[in-house]
Amino acid sequence: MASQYNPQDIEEKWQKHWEKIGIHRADNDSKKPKFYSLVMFPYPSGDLHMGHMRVYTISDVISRRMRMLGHNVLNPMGWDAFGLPAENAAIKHSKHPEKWTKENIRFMRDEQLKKLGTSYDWQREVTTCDQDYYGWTQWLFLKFFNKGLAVRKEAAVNWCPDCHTVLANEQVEDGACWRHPETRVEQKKMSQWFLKITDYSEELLKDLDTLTGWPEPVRIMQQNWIGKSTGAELRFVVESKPNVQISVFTTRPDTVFGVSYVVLAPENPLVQELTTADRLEAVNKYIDDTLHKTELERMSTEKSKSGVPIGSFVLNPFNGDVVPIWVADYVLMNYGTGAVMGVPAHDDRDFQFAKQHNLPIKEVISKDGQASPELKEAYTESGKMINSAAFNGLDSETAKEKMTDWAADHACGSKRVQWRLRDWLISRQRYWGCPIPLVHCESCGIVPVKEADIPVKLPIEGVVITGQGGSPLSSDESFLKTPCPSCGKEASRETDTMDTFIDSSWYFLRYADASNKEEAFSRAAVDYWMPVDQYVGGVEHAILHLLYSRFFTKACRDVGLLKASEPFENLLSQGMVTKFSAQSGRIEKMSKSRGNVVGTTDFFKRYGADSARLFTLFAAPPEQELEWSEEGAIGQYRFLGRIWRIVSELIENGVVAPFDGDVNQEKLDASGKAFHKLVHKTIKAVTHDLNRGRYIFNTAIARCMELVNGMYKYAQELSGKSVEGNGNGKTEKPVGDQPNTLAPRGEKLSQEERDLFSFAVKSLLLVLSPMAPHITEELWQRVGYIKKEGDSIHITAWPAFTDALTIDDEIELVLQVNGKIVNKVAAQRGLEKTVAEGLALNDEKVKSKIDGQSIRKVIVVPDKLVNIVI
RNA sequence: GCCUUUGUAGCAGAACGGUAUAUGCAGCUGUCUCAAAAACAGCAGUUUGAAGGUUCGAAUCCUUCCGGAGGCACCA
Repeated sequence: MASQYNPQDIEEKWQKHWEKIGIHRADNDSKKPKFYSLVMFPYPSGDLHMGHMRVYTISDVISRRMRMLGHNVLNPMGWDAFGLPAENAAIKHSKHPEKWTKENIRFMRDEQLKKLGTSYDWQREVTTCDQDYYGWTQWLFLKFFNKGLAVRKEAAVNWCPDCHTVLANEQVEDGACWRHPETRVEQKKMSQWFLKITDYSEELLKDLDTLTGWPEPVRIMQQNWIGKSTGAELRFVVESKPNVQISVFTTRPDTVFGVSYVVLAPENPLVQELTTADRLEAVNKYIDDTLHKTELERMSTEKSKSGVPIGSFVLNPFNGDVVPIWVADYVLMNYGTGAVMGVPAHDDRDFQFAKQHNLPIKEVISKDGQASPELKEAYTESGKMINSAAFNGLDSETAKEKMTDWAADHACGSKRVQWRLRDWLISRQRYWGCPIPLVHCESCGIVPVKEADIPVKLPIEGVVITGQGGSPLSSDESFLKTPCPSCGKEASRETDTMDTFIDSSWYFLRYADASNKEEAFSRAAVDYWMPVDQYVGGVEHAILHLLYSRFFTKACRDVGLLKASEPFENLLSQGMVTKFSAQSGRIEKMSKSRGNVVGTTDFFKRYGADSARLFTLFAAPPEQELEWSEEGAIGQYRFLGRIWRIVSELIENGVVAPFDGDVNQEKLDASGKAFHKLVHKTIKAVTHDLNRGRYIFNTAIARCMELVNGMYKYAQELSGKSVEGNGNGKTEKPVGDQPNTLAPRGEKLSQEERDLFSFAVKSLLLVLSPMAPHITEELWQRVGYIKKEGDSIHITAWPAFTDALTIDDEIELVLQVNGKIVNKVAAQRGLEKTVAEGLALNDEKVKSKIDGQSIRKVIVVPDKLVNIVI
C-alpha cells in the first residue's frame, strides 16, 4: 500500500534542497528573456498570519511558472524595516528597535516565508534599516537635493499627537492619522523638508494612460488624487481700494456674469486688510469660531453654510457689478487662491450659501437658452449663455474659452490649471528612520553632507527611546555635532529622519543590484531588470506607495540613474483575507486586533504549506476578497492526498515511469482516448488560466481536480477490467489476499495504457507544480525524473498540448424553437449549417412544437445550437 | 452627495450574447467496518438581487431600483 501523504516529511526537505542547488537565483547576465516578479515587501512586525500569505503565494506562483516558461526570473524579498512600531515595541519591551526588528526578520524569513515554499533569491535580500541600504537612500536624497527636488518650506502641516511627528497628506485619512484612526491630526505651521512631487504632476497623470496593466480602480484613484482641474484665474478689483485685487480660481469662467458675491477663506490675509471697521467685530468672531472647529466639522457637507460679510465690495470686471465680499469656512485656504467667486445659480454650494444669506441668484446659463422663472437648485451642467451681454447665445463650453481670452485681453485674468496634489512632506521627528544627510551651519546655512561621508549613521549605542519630547537624535551630542562640510566650523546635523515611504520608493531598484558597494545600483543592472513585469500587492497602497514609487522612478530617470519612466508595468491588487471574528460576530479582515487570525506554523505542521497555498489560490479569484475556511483548506489537503495515493500506487504497480514522447492515441480504447483528451484539455486550460495578466488560479486548480477525478475513474475502470471484468462502477471487494487498490497492475495493461498514465501523471505534476511546489517535486522524484542533483520539476519546461486533442468530435446540438430548448441531440462536429438545420427540422420534438406553423427564420450557431423562429 | 466595483445552489465560486453550474466546502445515500473515522463510489440542490428594455436568444448589453464592498468628498 502507498505511504500516507505527510507534508512534514517532504516540505522542509525540498526547501533546503532548492536553496542548496540555487534554482531560484536570478542572473544579471542571461540570454533568457528577463521577468521581474515583485511582491510588496513586508514591514517586519513579527508574525505573519495566513491572511498575509496570500500575496506571497500569488506572486510565487507567477514567478515559478515564468521560470518554467524559460525566463530569467528575478523574484526578490526584503524588509521595510524602519518605522514607528519598532520604536513603540522598544518602549514596551525595552528592547532596541534594531534588535527587535532583526529578530522579527529572522522569524518571518526562516519560519514563515521559507516554510511557505516561496522561491525567493535570498542573495538579494534588502533591509531598509541596514546601513548599506539607508546609506544609498541618503545618497539618492542628495541627488534630489542637488537637483532642487528636495526643499525646505514653511507650511501648515499635519501633526499626529500620537506618533509625535508630522505626516504627509497621503497619510491622513478622514482627518485622522492612518496609523491611529482614532487620533485627529492637528494643523501646525512648521518648517519642513518636502520632495517636489508636484513638479511631476502632469507626467504622473499623463502616464497613467500607459499603465494598461494596472487595475482600472487604482488608476482612477491616482487620477483623483492628483486632481487636475483646468479653468481660469479671475481678478476682481476691490471697490474701495483699487490697487487691491482678489484672485479667484474657477473651473467655470463661463458663469462669471452670475457672480453675486465673492468669498474669502477665513485664513486669507486679505480678510484683515479688507474688513471695514463696522464689520471687524463680527468678522473676528466668525474667524475665531471657525478656528475652533475641528477639521471634520468644517468639512461636513451636511451642515449649513456659515459666513459673514466683511463690509467691502469688489467690481466684476465683466459687467461692472458691485458685489459684496464675504468670509466663509467652506472656502479652503490651501486650494486655489483661497478665494472663490459665488455663482449661486450654477454651483450647489454657492446656491445653498445664497439661499441661507439671501443673496441674489442670477441665472446665466440654461439648457435651452430660455430663462427659468425660478431656480429650485443650481444648474451645474453646460448649456446656452444668457444674461451675459456679448456672450449671449453661445454654447457655455465655447464661452469658457472666449471669456478666458477676454479676461486675458483685459488684464483681469488668465487660464490656469490647479492641482490637488501637494508636495510630499518627508520630515519625521522620529528616531527609527533614515537620517536626512544635511548639516545646519551658522555661517553657511544648510549644507549637504559630502558623498564620501555617507552614510550618516543612525546612532545605536546609548540611545534611549521614550516616545516623549522629540527625537532622541536631537539630544544625542555625538550625533548632533559635526564640522560643517563647507567651512569646517562646528555645526549641527539635521535631526529629522525621512518618511519610511522613501525607503520603499526605491527598494525595487536595489534588488536589481543588491550587493553593489560602489553605487545604489548600477545603471546596467536596473536598465536590464526594470520595469517590474508583475507587481503584486494590496490595494491599500493604491495612492501612497505606488504614487511615490512612480515619482521616484521619474526623478531617478531625470537625475540620470536609469532609463525607465514607470516602475511597475503590471499590477495585481489582491483582495483581503477575511474570517469570522468572534469578537464582533462578523466576517472581517483577518488581523491580530480583531482576534481572527490563523497562524502559519500550526497550519503548516498539520496540513502543509502546499494545502495552504492551494486554498488561498482556490477559494476566490486573486483580486476578490477571500474568506478563510478551515474546512475549505482541509479540502485542499484531501485533494493533495488523492494525488498522493493514486500516483504512489501507479508507481508501485509499475504503471507509471519517466516518459518523454507522445501517447499512441490510435491504440487506445474509447475511454482511453477520452482520458487522453482530458489530459490535453487540462494542460490547455491551466496554461490559459495562468497566462500573463489572467492569473485565475481558482479555475486552474479546478481543472487539475477534474484531471485527478478523471484519473481515478480511468484507473478504476482498468483495474476493474484487470480483476474481474466488472465495470459496474462499484469498488471491487478485496479478492483473497489482493488489497483494495485504486490503481491497476502495470503488467495487466498495454504499453499505450501505461504510457497514457505516465503522460497524465507527468502533465498533472507539471501544471500543478507552481501552485503546490513540494508534493509535485516529491512525486516527480518518485516517478524517477530526478536523475542528478540539479534536476527539479521547477526548472522543467512547461508542458505543451496538442490542440486537435482538446476538441471533441461529437457535440451535443441544442435545438430551440423561439429561443426555448426543445431537444438536445448528438451530432458530429463541423456540420454544415444546412445539415444542422435539416437535423433540427426533422426532429420529432421540434416538429411537434412547430406544429405546421410557418418558419420565419432559422439561426444556426455552428456546433452549438439551432434556433427555429416561428 | 459623487465615482468605482459587486450580487449565480446552504456557502465559496465557474460560465466568447447561445444547454445555467466546472470545482471545492457543507448535506444525503451506498461500499468497507462490530461500529465509527478515513478512503472509495454515487445523489441531490438555484431559474442568476428586483422590474423594465435591446435581441431569434440575456447571468452576460442598456435603464431604473434594492443590497454588499471600496474610494473621494465644501477642491471652487
